[in-house]
Amino acid sequence: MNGSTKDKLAWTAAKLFQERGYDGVGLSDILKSARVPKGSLYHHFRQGKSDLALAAAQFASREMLRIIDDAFLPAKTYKDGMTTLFFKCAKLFDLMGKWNGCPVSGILLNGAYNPMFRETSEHIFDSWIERVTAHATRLGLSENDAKERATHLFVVLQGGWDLARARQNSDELRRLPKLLSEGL
Amino acid sequence: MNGSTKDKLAWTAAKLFQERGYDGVGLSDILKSARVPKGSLYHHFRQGKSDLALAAAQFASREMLRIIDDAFLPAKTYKDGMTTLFFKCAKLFDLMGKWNGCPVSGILLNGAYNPMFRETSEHIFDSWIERVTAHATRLGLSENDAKERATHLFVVLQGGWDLARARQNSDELRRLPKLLSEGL
DNA sequence: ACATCTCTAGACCGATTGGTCTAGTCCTGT
DNA sequence: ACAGGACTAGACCAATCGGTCTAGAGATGT
Repeated sequence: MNGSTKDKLAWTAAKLFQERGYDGVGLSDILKSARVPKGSLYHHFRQGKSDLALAAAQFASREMLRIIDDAFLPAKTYKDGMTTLFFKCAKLFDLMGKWNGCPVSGILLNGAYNPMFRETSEHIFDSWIERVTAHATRLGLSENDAKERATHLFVVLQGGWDLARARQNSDELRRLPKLLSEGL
Repeated sequence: MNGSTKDKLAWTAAKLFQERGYDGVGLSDILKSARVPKGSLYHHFRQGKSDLALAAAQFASREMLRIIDDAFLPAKTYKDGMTTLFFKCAKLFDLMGKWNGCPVSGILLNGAYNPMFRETSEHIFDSWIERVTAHATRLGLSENDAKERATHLFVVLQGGWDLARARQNSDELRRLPKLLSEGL
C-alpha cells in the first residue's frame, strides 16, 4: 500500500515533534520509532525533515479539525460546543502523557527560523478559527461575533495548554470555558 | 568584573533561545554571538548548556517581573494595569522582530524532555501570576478574584503571543484586554 | 618577586546530526 | 517470463553537536 509507510512516518513525526519540538527530535528517533529505513523517508519526503514536518503538521491539523467537529456538531449552543472542546482537549492532554505541546506550535513555531513553517502554522491556526467560526454562525451568532469568539477560543486554548503543560495538570484547561462564556 | 561575562552569556542565550528554542540553538551560536570562548562558558556554568538555559530563563523571568511592575505600579485600577501590560508586551514583541516566543516557554517548555526544566518553568509562571495577584489585591480585588484574574491574564497573554507570532502581527495582543475586562 | 586563584582561549573528542547514494526487493502491466 | 517503476534497506558522508582538557593570561595577596 502506498499511504501506509508515508502516513506512519507523518504520524510518528507528529507525535514526537509535539513532545520535543522540531529541533529536539532527530531523524533517527523518528525512523526508529516508526520502524522505517531512511531510504523510505527520503523517497516519500524529498526535502527530508522539513517536508516531513509540514506533513506531520497537516496530519495534526486534520485531527484537531475532527475534534472541533466532534465537539460542535452535537452542540445545541455555542457555549456547549466550546465547553465540550475544552474538555476534549483536556482529556487529550492527559492521554498524551501531559507533556505534549500544542500539535502545531510544537512542530512549526518551534525550532529553526523558517518562513515556510511560519506561514503554514498561520494557515493552520486560521483554518481552526474558521471552522469554529462556521459552527458559531450555524449556532446563531452574528458573523462578527462568531469570528471574535472563535479567535478568543484559540487564544485561551493555546495559553491554557501551555499552562497545563508547565503544571502537568489539565485542571486549568477545564476551568477556562467559564472565562469565555461568562467573562469577568 | 565577575558578572560581566557570565551575564553576557545568560543574556545572549536568553535572546537566542527565545528565537529558536533550546534545541534550535547550538553552543557555538551562543559563543559566537556573545564573543566568549567555550572555556568561559564551562567555567561559569559547570553543567554546560542546561545550566545556561536555567540562568537565561531566570534572566528573562526577572525582566518580565519588571514589565509587570512597570505596568501595574502607576495604574489606578486593575483594568488599567492589565491593559498597559498587554500593550507593553505587544510593543516588546514588535521590537524583538516579531519572531520571539514567550521568554520562558521558548526556553524551558521547549526542547528535550527534562524534569528540571519543566519544574523551573512552572515556578516562573507561578511567580508571574503571584506578582499580578499582589498588584490586583493592592488595587482592591478580593484575594480569590485576584488570583483567578491573574491566571486568566497569563493564559490569554501566552495564547495571544503565540497567535501574534504565527501571524507576525501584534494587533491581536492589543485587542485582548477587552476580552479580559468585558468578557463576552 | 612569587605563588595562587580566577578566568580566558581554543584545540580536540566521540557521538549524533541531516542528507546522499547504491543495491536490492517487491509489485504491476504486458 | 520479464521489464520497469515504486519502494525498502542501510552503509556512508561531512558537518555539527555538547562536552573535556590543557595552556596561559590577568589579577591579587603576601
